[in-house]
Amino acid sequence: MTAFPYTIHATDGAARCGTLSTSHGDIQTPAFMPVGTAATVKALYMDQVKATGADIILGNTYHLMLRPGAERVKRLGGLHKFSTWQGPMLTDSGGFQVWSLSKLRKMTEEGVKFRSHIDGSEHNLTPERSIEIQSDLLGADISMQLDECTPFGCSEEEARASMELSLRWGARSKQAFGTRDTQALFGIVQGSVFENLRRESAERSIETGYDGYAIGGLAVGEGFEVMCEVLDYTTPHLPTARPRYLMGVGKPIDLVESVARGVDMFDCVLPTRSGRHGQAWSDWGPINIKRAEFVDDDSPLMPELNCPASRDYSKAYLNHLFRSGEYLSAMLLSWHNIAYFQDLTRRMREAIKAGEFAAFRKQFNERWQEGQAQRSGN
RNA sequence: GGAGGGGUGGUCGAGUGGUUAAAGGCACCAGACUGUAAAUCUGGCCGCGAGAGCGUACGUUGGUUCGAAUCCAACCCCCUCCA
Repeated sequence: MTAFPYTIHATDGAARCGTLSTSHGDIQTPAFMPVGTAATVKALYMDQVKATGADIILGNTYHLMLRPGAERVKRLGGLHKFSTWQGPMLTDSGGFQVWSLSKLRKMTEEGVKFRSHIDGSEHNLTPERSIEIQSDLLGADISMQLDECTPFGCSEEEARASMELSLRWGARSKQAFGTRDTQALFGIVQGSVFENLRRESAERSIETGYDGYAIGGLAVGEGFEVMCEVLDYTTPHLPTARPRYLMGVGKPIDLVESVARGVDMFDCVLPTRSGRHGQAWSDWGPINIKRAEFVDDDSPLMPELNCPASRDYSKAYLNHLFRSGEYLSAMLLSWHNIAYFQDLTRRMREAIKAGEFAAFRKQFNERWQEGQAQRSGN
């Protein structure tokens, strides 16, 4: 008996619409999870995040273990209370930092030794410690197995070795996690861009048995087409009854095309990071709000969106804020972006329920390409 | 009236004979960002040209020199102090 029931309400092709029930609330899928690395979705209040329609957010083992420290978060009542986010919370295991901080870490069979990017101090992260931090100390609803995010461009041999390590770390993570009533553990499928490896990783992860299955090691440089191909031959090997989570993805088009291939959950820093960097997302792609064309543009980003940032502020004002280096620029653009991503998943859920996902996907692709053509024409 | 300092590309500001179409910052024009070492990074930024290159440029005019933003003279303007 798994901790979290996953009910699928409708399917349309490979696309699925469902509800994952946790003790902190339900998650409607397809779901986009805003990233709250350091116990904050950067530049947003938790109330705002909630109001955009986000059901669940992320936290990060690596960052929180360094600061303020996992034991301290535990003493302060756990990550939910600490951050005031009362909905479901998923934590990443630190596996992504194995990749992104590759210069600051040393890998062994036992685990990863990191040098803190903050003060250079040394920290050990093993599968067991990662689970202890995520599940026991932070109190995540969904914990991720420790894995290695395999770098893109490696040989099949290297990809296999990396995958095998992740599988062993997964089994140890599962062992450490045990069985829990109100918390879940997700495994992570690796295998880079090799079909046989992806399948084997999926099959062996299923043998270990998880509450959900993530696809890792994508959007690390392989490109959109290759990512779609990998999904084409990976999701069919994942259990239909459990949620599939594509880690770290992505742009709106990536979300739509991944849902079309059977993915249920996403997380990405893009809406908040690019929001801080002056970019607003839409069906037509990114809008660089700092562009000169907006200095006199009195229209809002998306009046149809039920989000003040998208609806009540003119592009001219957002342009002014960004150019002036005002904090509010990052806040409003992040707010809009999160709201837009939530609205996108909502539209996908409704399209799947209505059996109209194919039409939605077609229209979305047309808009996206239209936007691309327009930008390259500039 | 006297003494001193200064005028450099949109702007602030280096540069005091050639390697200077002229550092750097800002502004401006664009681009990137995908399980967050990122409120960050990259490119462009006198004109024409795809380019080699050509033209123009350091207050103005003239001079010295093979060569001047840099040296000299006169003029114009600005600032500080003293009367």
